[in-house]
Amino acid sequence: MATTPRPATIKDVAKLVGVSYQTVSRVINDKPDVDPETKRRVLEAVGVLRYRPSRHARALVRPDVKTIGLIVPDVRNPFFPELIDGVIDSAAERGWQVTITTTGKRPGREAEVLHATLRQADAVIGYFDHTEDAIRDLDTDMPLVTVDHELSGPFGGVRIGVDRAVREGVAHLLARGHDELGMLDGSSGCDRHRRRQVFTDMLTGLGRPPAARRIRVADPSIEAATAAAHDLLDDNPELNGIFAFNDLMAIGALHALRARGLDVPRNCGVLGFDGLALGQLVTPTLTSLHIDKHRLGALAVDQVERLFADPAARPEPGSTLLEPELVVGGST
Amino acid sequence: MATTPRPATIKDVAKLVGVSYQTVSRVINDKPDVDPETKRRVLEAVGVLRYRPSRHARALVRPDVKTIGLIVPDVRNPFFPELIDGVIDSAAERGWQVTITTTGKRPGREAEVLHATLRQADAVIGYFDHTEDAIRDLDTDMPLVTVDHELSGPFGGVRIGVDRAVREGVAHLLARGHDELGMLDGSSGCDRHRRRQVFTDMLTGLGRPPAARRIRVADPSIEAATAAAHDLLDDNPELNGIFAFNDLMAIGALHALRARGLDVPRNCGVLGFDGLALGQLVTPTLTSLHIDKHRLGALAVDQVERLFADPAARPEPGSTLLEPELVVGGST
DNA sequence: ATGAAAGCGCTAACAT
DNA sequence: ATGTTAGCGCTTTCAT
Repeated sequence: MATTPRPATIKDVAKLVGVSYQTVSRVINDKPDVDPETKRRVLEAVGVLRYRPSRHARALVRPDVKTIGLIVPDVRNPFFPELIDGVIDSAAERGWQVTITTTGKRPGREAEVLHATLRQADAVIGYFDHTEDAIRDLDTDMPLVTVDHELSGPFGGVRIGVDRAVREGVAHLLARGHDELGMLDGSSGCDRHRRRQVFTDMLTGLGRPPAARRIRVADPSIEAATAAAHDLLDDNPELNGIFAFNDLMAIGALHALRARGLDVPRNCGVLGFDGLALGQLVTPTLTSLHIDKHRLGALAVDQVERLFADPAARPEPGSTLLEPELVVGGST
Repeated sequence: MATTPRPATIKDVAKLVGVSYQTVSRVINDKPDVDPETKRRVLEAVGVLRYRPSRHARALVRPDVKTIGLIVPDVRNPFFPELIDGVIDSAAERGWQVTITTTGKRPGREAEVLHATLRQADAVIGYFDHTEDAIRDLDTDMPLVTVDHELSGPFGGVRIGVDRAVREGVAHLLARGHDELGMLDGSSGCDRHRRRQVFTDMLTGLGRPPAARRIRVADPSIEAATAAAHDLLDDNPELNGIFAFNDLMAIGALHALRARGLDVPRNCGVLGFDGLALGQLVTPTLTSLHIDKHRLGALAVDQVERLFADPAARPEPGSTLLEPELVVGGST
């Protein structure tokens, strides 16, 4: 009796026990009115055959567990675990499950990943950092909720407030006496260059527009930012404050400053963005514009719920905006 | 014409277009032999009705995308994103998807979570840190692969080598002159107290068994470990080396030592376990027994594949053992 | 307490 | 190029 490659079905179990397969159905669903002895024999057969009910066949005839597909660039980027945690928690409250897909190793294939995920999930929550035409041009009717993304289409989305936050952060730097400011901007990320725009506008409004050489663009990682910070300081030795696109880049700045023997915040203040837990572990601790990432994930799930209730529903633009909060650490 | 709450089916589309529903099937599956004009009209109706093919009905009649359920305590613990990344990458290579569930907020319910996940996935990879009877006593026939777990049952599992690693780490501490050793042990985690056991045995073998007061048990988090490290140092001021259950606890030790004005590694060396990326960001960088967590995830997926090939397959005990590697940082 | 029959939404032969 | 038929594995009436 060789092991059948095909998984056992409910009928296989029924045949083995010698009952009709509805009886088996009753047993595995714990319905009443089954002879205890019959039940025992069915359960035994289930074990022997390694029978597991097909969730697909089941879903066809009963209300199904909803599945949310979550797409992020890279789960190892410490920003995302917290977001993921928020999505999972919120989904779990509703009895939904979450499948995660990453695009990091496949940039330029975000649209492809999105479509594949859409096929396996009831709705998708996506954080895309390469605003590609492929995504921008997508059918607007998909059950898609974007996170922190400036899509032109009427997608449901949750956004992170940038303008007020950056102004508050820069004002804080200035108030602490960091008035010769440079910026480390990220080369990818959802709101690409928006943070830089506000930074520049604000300083310009104050009558001191930043020279182009005071802004460096780099991959938003610690390593790339460290190198970029060195460049920045090479070209602008007078700097006494750095605004970084995110906390990873801010940490890179910290590394570069330490390597140069400069004290933070005495010689140079550093301001990050994101408020990663990580920022509290480095020395000095990071001052940052803190995003409640768990909440961000929860808000996205809320949007999904609205989409389920009414597939045609589209949130008002900017209806779901999460404002970062300045958390002052030791780096300013 | 009110919006039907029930999602549109292939038949709804067919009716609207005035063709048989198999024609619709052809269109949405991009089969040949469809009149372009018919195709156009079908696609239009698909848009109007927001029709999305049921993945369950599809899965019933075609080879299905496999789903792996991954259970971890807490995605925010930096150990897990790397593990998750390994699982996702490995699964993606095979065209499988991964759903993630966390138990952290529901300790004591690991068995419950496991069963729920099992119902929604084709196989489960689980990291359980509360070796409960409920899990220990589980039906041994489940398609379950445990990670770093000492289950008595014949589950497929991947393990982390402890003995050789701890010996190597402690030998390193001693070689660096850290010969008055204490340990911060974790109160949870898969191989609970195994690391402590090897630590104690080794020192005992060297003729210097550690006094009980030189070992503190705490929740394996930075905060709890910081407090525990203070206790440890209060009671053992002569210590010049600390072996921590994991990197988070090692970082806690670093915090406590700094708060006490002690220099690491001059006054006291610190050895961690896990080799988190995080350990390279703290000052000094952490010496740690590095686990290739990405690989760990990949190995688990390999086991799942074996389970799919032969549901009765159970790996040889210890057949899948991943040996940590000592990575020397600045903390020793 | 158990069986028979219908049908969930879809794809895959097999017609025409 | 399109329609007909069968059947995937299961739950649910409805009988018996």
